[in-house]
Amino acid sequence: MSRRDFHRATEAERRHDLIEATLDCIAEAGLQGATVRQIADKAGVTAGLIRHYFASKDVILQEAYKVLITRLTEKAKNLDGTPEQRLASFIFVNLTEPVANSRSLSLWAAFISRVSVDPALAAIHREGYLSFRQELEQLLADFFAARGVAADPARICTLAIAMNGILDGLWLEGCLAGELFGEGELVSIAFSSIEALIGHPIKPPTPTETDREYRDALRIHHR
Amino acid sequence: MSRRDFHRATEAERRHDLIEATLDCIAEAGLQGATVRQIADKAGVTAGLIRHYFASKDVILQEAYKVLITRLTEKAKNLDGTPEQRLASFIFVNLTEPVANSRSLSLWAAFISRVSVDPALAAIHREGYLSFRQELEQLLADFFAARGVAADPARICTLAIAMNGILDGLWLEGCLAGELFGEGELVSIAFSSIEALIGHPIKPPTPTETDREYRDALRIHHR
DNA sequence: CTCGCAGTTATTCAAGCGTATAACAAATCC
DNA sequence: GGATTTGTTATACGCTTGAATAACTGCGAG
Repeated sequence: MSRRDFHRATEAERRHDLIEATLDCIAEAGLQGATVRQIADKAGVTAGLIRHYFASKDVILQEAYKVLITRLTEKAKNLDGTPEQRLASFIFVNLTEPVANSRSLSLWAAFISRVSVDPALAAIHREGYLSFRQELEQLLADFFAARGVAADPARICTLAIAMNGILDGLWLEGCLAGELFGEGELVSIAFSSIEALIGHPIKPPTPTETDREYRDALRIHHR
Repeated sequence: MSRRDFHRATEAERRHDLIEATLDCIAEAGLQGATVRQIADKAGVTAGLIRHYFASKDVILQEAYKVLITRLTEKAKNLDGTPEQRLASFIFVNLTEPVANSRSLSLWAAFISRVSVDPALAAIHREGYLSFRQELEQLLADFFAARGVAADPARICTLAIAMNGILDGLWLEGCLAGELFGEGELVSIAFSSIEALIGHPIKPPTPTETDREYRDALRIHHR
């Protein structure tokens, strides 16, 4: 029994590593598999260190949830292009890698199942959800404005909720049954559904040269 | 310390009570709150009895998941009316009580988060999912047949997946943010999205006299 | 250069977990 | 109407959990 290597790290590094380890544990074995010992083991430290950086196990779970939400939504923020392009990119980004995959779903479901139980997680969820929807509302408002269409805020709100629902459902379906149909198919379905919803056609986003994934998606879509 | 009342029950009753208690525990405190002691307490028996009816705690969870899936899907089966009415009812039933509420979502998320971890739950999930989609495919096939439209099986399969996704997402949205918009709004959004998806209008289902909930939904929808 | 101190490891603790088993109560059988 | 079987309670066991604490390590201040 030799003593574990003693390695000092900065606070930022440690917290990051521990949170990543937490997410890994949850993805691999569910919330029940994310014990302080498993997390510490995956992060290459001993269990006691977790309590040195996080007041309790609940706190590290909350931090991990924040990181997950950020990761799932950051790609859909700061899009550029015309309002139409941004809206199209928003749809695309949310239904393709790295947002849409089975690991994301596992993590998301694990936390969602505790949102109704743990008030702290519920607050984090609420914040992330409202922020995401607000982003979507802005996109829609810009889209309508660019088309010279009158944009009733209440209607935009409803549309955002509905569009959010459609994206969630297709994202879910893609994560769950991803092998049953290509990513491009999902994106295509999303476009036609959402076009019907808002009553306007949306041009697909202009692919960049390096966006191989997008071309793959289109290829699957059109085959 | 007096001994707990000794009350004999039939096997069907006991199993039912224990499974209901399990679902209650999960809904109230998450999967982590569904311990054998909590379940037994909620069912009004002692912990040992659970192992008399179920080989292990995993088994009672599996049985509870089966019951949940059945409850969430049975309302959408054996619909009657014309193919168009059945399809419309299918949409409606899946987006209103008792299928769409926050308790359903809590339970669903709890189990989904373990589907990727527990092979037994994965098998149950797969069966329920495929059965649900097959039901939907049949509805779509009948719908197209009644309209005299050529129904390519592969296309129907894709449509069923997409429609399933849209329904899932709106169901999710309704469960999560149900207070933010009326049920009728959700149903209305579902109709317009799905009509766009399949390229045909769908008449809303004919309400029965006793279907107060439906009238409420429509009222909210048209306000 | 050494000494204090913050970061890390190792160990310990009480509580709760799933499970096993023994004791008990009420039907059922002969 | 006693013996037997079966549903139920009660207790115990071994293990894991989150948390607390003690021991150790190495860097930086003085």
